[in-house]
Amino acid sequence: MASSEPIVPSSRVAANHAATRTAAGRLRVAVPSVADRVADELRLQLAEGALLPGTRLTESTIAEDLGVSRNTVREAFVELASERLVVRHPNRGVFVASLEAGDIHDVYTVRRAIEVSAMRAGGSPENVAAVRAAVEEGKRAAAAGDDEALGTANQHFHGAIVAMAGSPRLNSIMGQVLAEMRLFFHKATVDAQFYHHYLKDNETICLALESGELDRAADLLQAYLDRSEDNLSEVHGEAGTD
Amino acid sequence: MASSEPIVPSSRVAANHAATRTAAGRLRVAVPSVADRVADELRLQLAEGALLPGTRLTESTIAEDLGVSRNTVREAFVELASERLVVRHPNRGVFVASLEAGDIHDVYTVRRAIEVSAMRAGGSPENVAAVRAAVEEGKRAAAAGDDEALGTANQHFHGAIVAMAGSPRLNSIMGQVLAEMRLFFHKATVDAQFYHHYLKDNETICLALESGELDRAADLLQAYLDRSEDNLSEVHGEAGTD
DNA sequence: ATCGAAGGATTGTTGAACAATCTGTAAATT
DNA sequence: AATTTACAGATTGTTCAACAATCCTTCGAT
Repeated sequence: MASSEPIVPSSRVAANHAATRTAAGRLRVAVPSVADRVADELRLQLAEGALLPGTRLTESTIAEDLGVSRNTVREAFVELASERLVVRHPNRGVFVASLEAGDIHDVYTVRRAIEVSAMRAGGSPENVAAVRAAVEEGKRAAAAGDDEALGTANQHFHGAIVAMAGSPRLNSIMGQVLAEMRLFFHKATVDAQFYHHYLKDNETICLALESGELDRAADLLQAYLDRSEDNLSEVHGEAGTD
Repeated sequence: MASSEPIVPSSRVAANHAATRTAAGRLRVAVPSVADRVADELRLQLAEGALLPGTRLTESTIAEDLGVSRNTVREAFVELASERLVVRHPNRGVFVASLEAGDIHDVYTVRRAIEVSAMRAGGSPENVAAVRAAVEEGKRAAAAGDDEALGTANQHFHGAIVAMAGSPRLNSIMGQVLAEMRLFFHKATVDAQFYHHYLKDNETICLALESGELDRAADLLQAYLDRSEDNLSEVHGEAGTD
């Protein structure tokens, strides 16, 4: 189930390469710890759908698979739990998180707050260009019939919107929220129609943004998110087979 | 510096008493793990100002002080780092986080997004009553000349605003942000005037909320946060003695 | 069928060990 | 004198092994 490589590579996922500054002022690139690489590897497998919601993650198994100690796996679990990607049940183990109906609403509440706020504040020309780029990326993916890429492009679109605020904390929150949603998509196997439906909306919102009509763009975005939540809630009703 | 009690009590801070459900459906109250209690204890000391920003937290020292093993302290550190209350410098140690000028702006960006959004959506009568209660709590504290309580009341006020959204995730984000700000206040020793100045604003905002003028209340809140950020940035300029 | 008592498995936590890395100091060099 | 180098001490990063506590399952008794 997990990779059989003895040691986890350190560059597959965009890691938090925190650059520190030593006492003398020399710049020092922080090498990711083993625990971080384990967390990265698990995050990757979660994003790819290799580990589906509800799956149990046994410490010893993962430790062996990745060739690290149990304690190290444990540290990674604490981190992933704080990102809500896994849930820790005391004395029972950790499980891949699974979004319930209430969670979907909650996630969208966060997205509405963050995305709409970022949109209302607008961003630099470069930021706006990044939003446009994500829209075009989506069009290309749709033309090529690549549904996987279409979903990715959509996430880029919303990520670019939040990035306009230029806030590391908002970016990180948004990243976590999108990671949570990815988890859900793999469980529910949302069909491609889901994304195609929103291609035009993205274009419209982007146009409003580019013409400086921030309030209108924000309202459109809000409506978009409301509709998106409704759609996903329906999907959830069908998917909840447990 | 740290408590000399051999074991950390488990009830001093509002812990995440995650209630699990066993296979048979029986409800099970999760007893906080030692690592969680260590994290709670450190959170408490950080909130109380017993550990000032920049302070180094040595693993072995804390392990001895609290009578737990280094590995357990380590787990607590991972958690606190994910909340940005401490910063981990690889191979150098963990330090109590310290808000720089950019961080203050960033924190307020998050607050604007979350609080204003919650205010625009409004809340149930109970939620509004909680906001009112926080306002009155602040008045009482001011009348009693208790500056500490005044600051707490102010945080309750903003916490209650976010709570209107009824979103666990937003509440948790807001909790973290407020914890970060508490850290800053202890370093900068903001004077009492800072809070007194905002007593009237809280009242005004609360009135607008109670009369159902959500958009106006949201605008007032936004202006409030802008001003608050400016004030704090000034304070930061004076406080940054390093 | 319900209940309770083993048994096995997994987690929670500890303690010790060791390599890697950092910090500060003292010696050596220019 | 200033800079570099070398070294020793301390702390972190990680592993390993052990054991108690807890959970889940199975088996047996009622």
